[in-house]
Amino acid sequence: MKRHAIPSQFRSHHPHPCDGNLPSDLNAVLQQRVTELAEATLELSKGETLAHSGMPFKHLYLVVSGGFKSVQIGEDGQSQIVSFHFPRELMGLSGFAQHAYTTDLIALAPSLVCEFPVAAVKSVLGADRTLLDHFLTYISESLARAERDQFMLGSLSATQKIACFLLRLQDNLRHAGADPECFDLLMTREEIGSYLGLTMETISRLFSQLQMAGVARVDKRQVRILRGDLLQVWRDEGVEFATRKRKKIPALKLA
Amino acid sequence: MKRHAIPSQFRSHHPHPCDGNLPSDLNAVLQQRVTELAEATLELSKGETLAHSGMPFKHLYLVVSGGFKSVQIGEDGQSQIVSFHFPRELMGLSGFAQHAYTTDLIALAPSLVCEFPVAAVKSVLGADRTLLDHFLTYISESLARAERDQFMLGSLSATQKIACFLLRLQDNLRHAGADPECFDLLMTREEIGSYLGLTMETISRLFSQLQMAGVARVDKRQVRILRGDLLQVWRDEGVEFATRKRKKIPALKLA
DNA sequence: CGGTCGCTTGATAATCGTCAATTGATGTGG
DNA sequence: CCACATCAATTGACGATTATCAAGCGACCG
Repeated sequence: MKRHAIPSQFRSHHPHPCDGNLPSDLNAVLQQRVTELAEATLELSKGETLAHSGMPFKHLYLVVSGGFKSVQIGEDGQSQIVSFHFPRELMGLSGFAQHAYTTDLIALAPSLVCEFPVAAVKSVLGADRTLLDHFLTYISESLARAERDQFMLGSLSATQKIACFLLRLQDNLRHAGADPECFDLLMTREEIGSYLGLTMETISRLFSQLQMAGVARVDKRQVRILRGDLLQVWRDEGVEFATRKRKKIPALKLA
Repeated sequence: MKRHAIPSQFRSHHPHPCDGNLPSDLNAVLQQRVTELAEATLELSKGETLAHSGMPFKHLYLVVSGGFKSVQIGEDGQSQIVSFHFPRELMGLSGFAQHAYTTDLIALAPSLVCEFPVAAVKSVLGADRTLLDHFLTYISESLARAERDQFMLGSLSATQKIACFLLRLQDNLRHAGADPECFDLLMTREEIGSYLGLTMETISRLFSQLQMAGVARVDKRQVRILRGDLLQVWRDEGVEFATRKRKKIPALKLA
């Protein structure tokens, strides 16, 4: 992990490493105010850990490029990915409560982040009413996302989960101005499975099934969505999860 | 739903309906400042809806007595409970983002809440640095809780889920100064199932199993925890989910 | 008193996890 | 440069976990 300090006299000048990389609602007029806070940029290589669960909560991080997984550790050592973070997203927001990070933040690929000292963030939030408003919006949005994830984990079938997952990736890409039909996954099947509450094998089978159904082409990490409309059907209504040939004889009732 | 307005000249005087009912970190010196904001108290009977998903986000609510479920609605009308809210908890925090509630908030029992206008809350957060700090702590705590829920939904077995659920209820009761060994559930089996990503029948069987194992006594909604230590074992290591008599013959390997 | 609701329990089956074997890609050291 | 190991992914066979369907029961309510 390479650290590049940003001299303070440089912080209000352009160009700045965070330019154009703020969450949707923190951009525009607020951008300059926020970039003034950036203390450093960090360069991580794939697999490096930016924050460790339980360690003192000193910084918030803005993803500039690359991607991260946020890993929750259970009482007995199991772990699950609870979210992925892509460019223009803030990481570490759940750390305010216990003054400690609640998850590990690990780079999925070579990545760049901006580092914001918590104290400075709090300070500027107290001083700038508009920024506070946008910050509340952002953290609230994170909460809403977690609620949707809970719904996904608890109420959807395997086929609905991947459809949901892929559709959200597409939304992300659209917001980033990238091609939502054709993209690269930054994560392994196992990581997707961890996030969706499924196993690696199930994810693999689901990708095969998506391909057989003509919904998408998947080659290694390269994904091309062919039928977004069908994907929505998969998400909203679900389809049969194909393992072996079905034997379905609905059994007749007795009088 | 009965509304009781609080005259503003009364807001800074004692006694106040919200006294002693603020989230752990919003109490002490902050209590007065916060109670000054309370616009009204609302009295709900069981089953009444305090906030509707998608409706304009105007108020935050503090639970004074009773309890609530927060219900997430899926694309196609399914629904899942994503959290329960008990006295001293704030509800509605996920509404800042879209200026709309993201879930339905429904009373599990006759309940009392304090109503805080969002605009007034924002305003006082901008003015009072300490309060802002505690508010961030609280919303961050909500986010951390949602992450733990995701872990529970995605990584635990049915037996681990109930153990986890009951242990959290106990923690809640301890914080409220109530008896953590003996309490009443405010929710039905179906509601617990919805929250844990299981069915009503599974919850019922799990309660029966808890009783047979001597871990707890469950009679309708009355629960008495007999062996908190075993409950932790259930949560951390899990136990076999008993349906019919097990047939387990681990099969030997071939050379 | 009939009806609905919450709950329990049993029988059966679908979904998805586990285990195993295989392949291709990547990387490493002799 | 070629074994050699490692890792991500695919696919099959099998079975456990948990959902679904069904029946019954007590409690409460109009």
